[in-house]
Amino acid sequence: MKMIKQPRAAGDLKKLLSIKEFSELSGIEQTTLRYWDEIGLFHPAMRNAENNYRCYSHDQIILINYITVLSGLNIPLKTIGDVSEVRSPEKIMELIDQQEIKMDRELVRLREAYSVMHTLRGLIRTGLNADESAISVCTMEEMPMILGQRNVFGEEGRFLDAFTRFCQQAKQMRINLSYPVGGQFESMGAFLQSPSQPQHFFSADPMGYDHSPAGEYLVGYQRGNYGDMGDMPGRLEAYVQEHAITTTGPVSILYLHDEICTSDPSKYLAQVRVRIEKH
Amino acid sequence: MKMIKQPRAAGDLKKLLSIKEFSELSGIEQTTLRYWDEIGLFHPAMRNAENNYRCYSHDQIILINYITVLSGLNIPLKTIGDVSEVRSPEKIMELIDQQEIKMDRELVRLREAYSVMHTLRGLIRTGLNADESAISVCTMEEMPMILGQRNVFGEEGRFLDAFTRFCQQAKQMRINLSYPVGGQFESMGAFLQSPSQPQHFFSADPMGYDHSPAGEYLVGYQRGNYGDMGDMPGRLEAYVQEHAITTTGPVSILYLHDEICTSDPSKYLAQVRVRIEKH
DNA sequence: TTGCTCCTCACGTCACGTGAGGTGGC
DNA sequence: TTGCTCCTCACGTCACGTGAGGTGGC
Repeated sequence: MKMIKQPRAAGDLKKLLSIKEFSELSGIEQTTLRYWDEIGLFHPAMRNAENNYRCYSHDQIILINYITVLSGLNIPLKTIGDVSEVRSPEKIMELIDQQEIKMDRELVRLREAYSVMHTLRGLIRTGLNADESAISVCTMEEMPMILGQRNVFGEEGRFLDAFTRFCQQAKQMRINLSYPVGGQFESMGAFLQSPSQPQHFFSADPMGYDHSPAGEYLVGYQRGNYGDMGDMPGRLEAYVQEHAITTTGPVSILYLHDEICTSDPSKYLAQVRVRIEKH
Repeated sequence: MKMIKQPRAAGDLKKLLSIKEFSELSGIEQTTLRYWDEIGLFHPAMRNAENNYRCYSHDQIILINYITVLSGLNIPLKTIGDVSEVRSPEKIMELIDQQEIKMDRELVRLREAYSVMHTLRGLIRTGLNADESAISVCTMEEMPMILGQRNVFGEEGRFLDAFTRFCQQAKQMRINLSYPVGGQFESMGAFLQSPSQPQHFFSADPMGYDHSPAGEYLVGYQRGNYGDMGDMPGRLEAYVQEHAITTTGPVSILYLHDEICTSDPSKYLAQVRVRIEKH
């Protein structure tokens, strides 16, 4: 082991390196170097005959670079090893082109995750800041969404029944249900009449091709499970009469806090909104 | 097993679902449902007492949604399970905020990989299209790069020696060596005098703060290992004299094909460029 | 004896995927 | 008997990380 113990001039390149030294030179962990040796991807230049220690040469850093560049593109070590002996500019171009497809998929997935994250955070925060007891008039921004098909409620008229159908539609139409969902009633009248039977469900997808337009809205909040509007219809009706407000267009119910936020459905928090005409 | 064999009305929500049915409803693979059961993340509503089959209820789709949304943000199943019973809007906000940091890191890594990939592909393609035998005058675009410190060549003046030092510098200065590298000579004279001893090495990082400016260049190509310029100095000098060209500024040597492309160093392909004054 | 560097072997990680071998009712 | 659905158990995947137990020279 004199090879290791002797102090060495900086330019003394003919000497071999211990695994520790080579690890420091290359920036690759010792365990990783041993693993690459084991799977046959990258062997040390030689083994010390006495103690079986791994010995690396300086110029092996070149092959390390080949490996780290390609594995930095998330190409599997198996492929890197297979290509290693027969590599050519054409082959590497081909490999890169294949890899780009996988990277594109990764990027799309990551962007989707970001989008879900931001939407989720925005709605949860809105819910935390909401004054639940009050109904008020607010200026709202446009809310993008994807509307599902018109619901058909059977005799029992169960909410979960229609909702399940919406989920299945969504799967077929590739609607992303990771965004919070809501229900839409075609008018105030429809909402007051059967407040647990929206004409449509929707997903609050920020890239949705449907939307609720920007403008002046009557807004209220209601706690309770999906389809359970509690005393919201009464509160809404009273407010409208008291303030002589005329509502127009659909009533939208968006769940700001849902099963993502709490395991107790009675704590779900819905935002109810309907446009008003200037008064 | 009448539960499975009986045909069922669409709205028959009180019945339980087999693992196959629930898998189709939820879009989660059967093996995944079994795995989630095993690790205690998500159990079926009950087991059939006779045959121990898993039975799921329709409303379990709600909990599935909680799990898939969070795992879609790459949150580990362990965390999702731990948080599940105590979740609240505040807790989920916290979780999302933590996760964003990890996603940011992922995104940075992915962008880096894209950048390396595009640079690599561009240079390899340039190499494939190059006319190796000819020296010519071309209009070149600006080439961004990161220059290393000035090289000191010892008595032996070995190329690999200086290059190793550059790699170590790079590690300290967080220069990304996944991009192809090259050498720069301070002038044509310096190149002709010692064509294997560049004053600087550089990394062809497209975000580099140094650059070789756009303009008219004398360009040639040379095969051979790092530091081996073959007859390039002679060819270059001859061309300059024959065409009465005046060169100016540094000579840059960029390896278009290197160890990434081939295991045979004698096949490395370098592009040599030096600016010319209008003639 | 202590400290340091190296070795091999085995097991853990994470979220499943893939058989193998068996059951139960038509 | 065949086909279908379900079960459990065990092992494989991928690229390492983490000990455990031992060596060899100062």
